[in-house]
Amino acid sequence: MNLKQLSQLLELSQTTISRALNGYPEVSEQTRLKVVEAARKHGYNPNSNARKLATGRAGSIGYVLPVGKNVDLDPHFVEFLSGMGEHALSREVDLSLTPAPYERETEAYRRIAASRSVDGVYLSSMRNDEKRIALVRSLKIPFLAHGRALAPADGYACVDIDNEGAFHAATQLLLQLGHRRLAYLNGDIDFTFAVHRLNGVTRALKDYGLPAESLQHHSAAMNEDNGYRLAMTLFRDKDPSERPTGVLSASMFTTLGIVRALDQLGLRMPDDVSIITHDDVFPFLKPESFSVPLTTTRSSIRAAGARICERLVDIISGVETEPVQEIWPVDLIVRGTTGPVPAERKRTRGRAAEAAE
Amino acid sequence: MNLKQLSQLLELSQTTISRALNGYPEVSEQTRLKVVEAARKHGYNPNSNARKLATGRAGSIGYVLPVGKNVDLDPHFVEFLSGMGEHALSREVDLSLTPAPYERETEAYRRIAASRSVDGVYLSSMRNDEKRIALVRSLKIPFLAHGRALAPADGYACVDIDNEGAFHAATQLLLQLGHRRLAYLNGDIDFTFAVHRLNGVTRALKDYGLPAESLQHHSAAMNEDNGYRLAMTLFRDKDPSERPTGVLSASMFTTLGIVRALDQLGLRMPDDVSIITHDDVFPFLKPESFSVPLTTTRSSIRAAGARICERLVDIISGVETEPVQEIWPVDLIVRGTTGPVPAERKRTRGRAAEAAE
DNA sequence: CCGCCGTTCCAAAGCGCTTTGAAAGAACTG
DNA sequence: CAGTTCTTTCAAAGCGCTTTGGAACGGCGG
Repeated sequence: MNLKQLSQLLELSQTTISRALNGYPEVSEQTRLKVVEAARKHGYNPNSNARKLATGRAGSIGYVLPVGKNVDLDPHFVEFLSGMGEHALSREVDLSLTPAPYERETEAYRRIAASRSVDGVYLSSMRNDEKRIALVRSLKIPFLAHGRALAPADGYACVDIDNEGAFHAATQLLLQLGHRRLAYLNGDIDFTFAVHRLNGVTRALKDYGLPAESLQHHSAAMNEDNGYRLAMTLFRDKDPSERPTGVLSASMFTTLGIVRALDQLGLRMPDDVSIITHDDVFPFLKPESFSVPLTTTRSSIRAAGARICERLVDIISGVETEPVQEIWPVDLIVRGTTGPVPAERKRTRGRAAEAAE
Repeated sequence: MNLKQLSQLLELSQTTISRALNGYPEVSEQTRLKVVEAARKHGYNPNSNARKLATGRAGSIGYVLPVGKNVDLDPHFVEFLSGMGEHALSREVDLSLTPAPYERETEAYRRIAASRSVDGVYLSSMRNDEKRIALVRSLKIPFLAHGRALAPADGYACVDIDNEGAFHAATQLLLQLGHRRLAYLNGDIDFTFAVHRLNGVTRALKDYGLPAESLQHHSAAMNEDNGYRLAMTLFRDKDPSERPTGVLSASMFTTLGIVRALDQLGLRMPDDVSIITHDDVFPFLKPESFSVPLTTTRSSIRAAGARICERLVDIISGVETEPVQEIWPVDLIVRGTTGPVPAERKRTRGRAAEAAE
């Protein structure tokens, strides 16, 4: 059933039908009702490709999906997608994923731009050497970034969380609790979020007048394996006086590994080690679901997905004109993995310090 | 730059250009080269909407994404997507996600069909009361199912893993190791995979002449929470002679919770309890990444994604005509969480049995 | 009764591509 | 050299919708 057939059926012109269905005012309410009714009854749906061609609008937002043999999509992506989906539903847009290996990303964006298959794209996993912003801008694709580039904000639209503030607050809490030897198991430092977070940590240290060496920083993909491996190098066969007492972790998966290592080494939280983890809110693995409930910095990635969809639709439709940089605050939620620095060590160091004086 | 402009530039007809670029034989190799070269140089890409309208093909495969406030997308979906993406890339198709709440799923498929926005769809998370197969068939949308319906295979194409065989083998192993009191923490039994798996377990019990009561079966969403909660009800405050010695778990997240519960109760694997878990192969959480490496039934969901994309493209293009039901075998991989049934209990029961005789 | 205006509808011209059917030219064949 | 075939190119007709620029109609004031 297409427009022509329906128009013949109703003995009206295609124009009128089209207008009636799309809510234009030049149609009497009476005929509109008749048309809508008939369309529903005969199951008429405009052919989306024809409509796209005629209007120039695609009715969908795009994402270049990184693929490759060794590319692991972040599991949080599924949550992000849920969030986008929820909002996309209410605005009647689809999500279009264009797979592309990292090396051929540029090509993918060019194709998207030339073929006009989507109305706008969102960018995520921003890197330090981010080239996509300039690219999509030059291609004139409306876009919205999830996260920020490192370079000073030259007026692109984005939604990001306050990674620096979050890790500053987390570090500050550890310092307030008396911890002085800290470790940070960061994500891949090629990504800006990892840089921002590290900045937050170092700034807090500086606030306390502590030297950079008081932090052991490791950067790696955020999975269980790396958490375990790095925690092992930090704690195994280490004298209590040299191992960290406070650990910051970039993701729950990393922490899963850290906890396994600590268990294995017989170290307890928070008695021997305090841990603060960033939590993107992942319903399959919650911070409460640990032997000791995790103290976390928390920000829902699902909510970010919904918001990004909302704003991107606004950007596309021209409702949002100024490129605003929206930075969300992050909650610091204290649960069981944070506590005062181990007493004996404090005393030991106290004595040593006194003796030195 | 569109076709018309390019044709004027080259002083060739639009027909020739179109044919040259699409590899039709009616164009001399010489002009083809010239055309391809010029297209590349001027960055010409056919407008995808116009092409879709003209050909009737969308160049993308669709999926109705379940959304809703309380709908948690399976985290494995991201792996599945990676797999699809990898293959989609090589076939130059996009993935189109149409979000829809469960109650309005039917409507979403109707819209997809009427608007011809995708060439085919894949269905996943098959339910016992599956209506989608009949629906998409009546809508004449080419489709491929990931998983099977319960009803006898009435000739639809699918890719599934041998869930029954996998859990039969897993159960058999536990039985061979002497376990007689088993528990199965299953996924939501509304889904067919959960039914198939349960069938595998009960069949193995029957093979051994054991009564149905020897299995404690629980069905719930496969997350950490439920794993912990259910394991607690199974093991806490239970006499060793009545609690299960062998546990089957439907997912790694569930097992995460089981392990936490066992740890907390001071029960050891495999000395007190043997566990076999199904592993979809999730790079962020591996079976080796547990305090005791998990014995698992394993099947890569990423590989399934790639295969489904491959076959769906074949189905759409008419290469695959017969609706084949492709069932993949599942590996049973023994690691550290399986061992013989605890000796004392065996003896106890042995004595009791002897006494009874 | 005529001219004017607002309402309601329509014919036709795109949107940018693919594809059909035909024509022009080149290359054989007898 | 005419007749036939093959190769290469093209003009034009869609694909199914939106949208522009009128046209037809009825109600109104003069």
